[in-house]
Amino acid sequence: MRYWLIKSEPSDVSIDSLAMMSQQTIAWYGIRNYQARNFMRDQMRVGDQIFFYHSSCKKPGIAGIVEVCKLAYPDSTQFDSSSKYFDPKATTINPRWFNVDVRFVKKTREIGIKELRGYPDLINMRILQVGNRLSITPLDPTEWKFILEIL
DNA sequence: GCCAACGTTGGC
DNA sequence: GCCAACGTTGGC
Repeated sequence: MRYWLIKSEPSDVSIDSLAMMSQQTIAWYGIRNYQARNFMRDQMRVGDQIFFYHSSCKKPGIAGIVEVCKLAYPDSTQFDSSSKYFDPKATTINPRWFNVDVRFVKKTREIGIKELRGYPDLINMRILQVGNRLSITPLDPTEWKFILEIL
């Protein structure tokens, strides 16, 4: 079992909008960064636990918990020429992008980035490093545990 | 809206 | 394979 943090712009998908979706589940499509893709494709397993982070918004920070509910499979939007995620170099034989499905687990209190930065235990979190833009990052089990305890 | 940091692209 | 230019991310 691994732990992760995924970012989402709440104007796109928020923890509340995920909770209202059918099955409270969404395909985590549109990831177009190789490192993030590799995390999903090669390392995420059903049951992995994920902090859901709101980015590019009024109050950036952790807002909930979700979990992997389906292993990675080709991201269908790469084949859809009307999608903004369309990739002309991707083929069904040789897909380039993958996504897992994630399911709502629960809302948490909002832990803002400023608060996160205040904990020495979290100093190595990828999300807190200067210039970090990865939308999917692994979380140390100790980091996961620490955050659970301050919820 | 600014801007630093980063990933990707493409000419050479 | 280098690297400048460009586009994007995301906190502030």
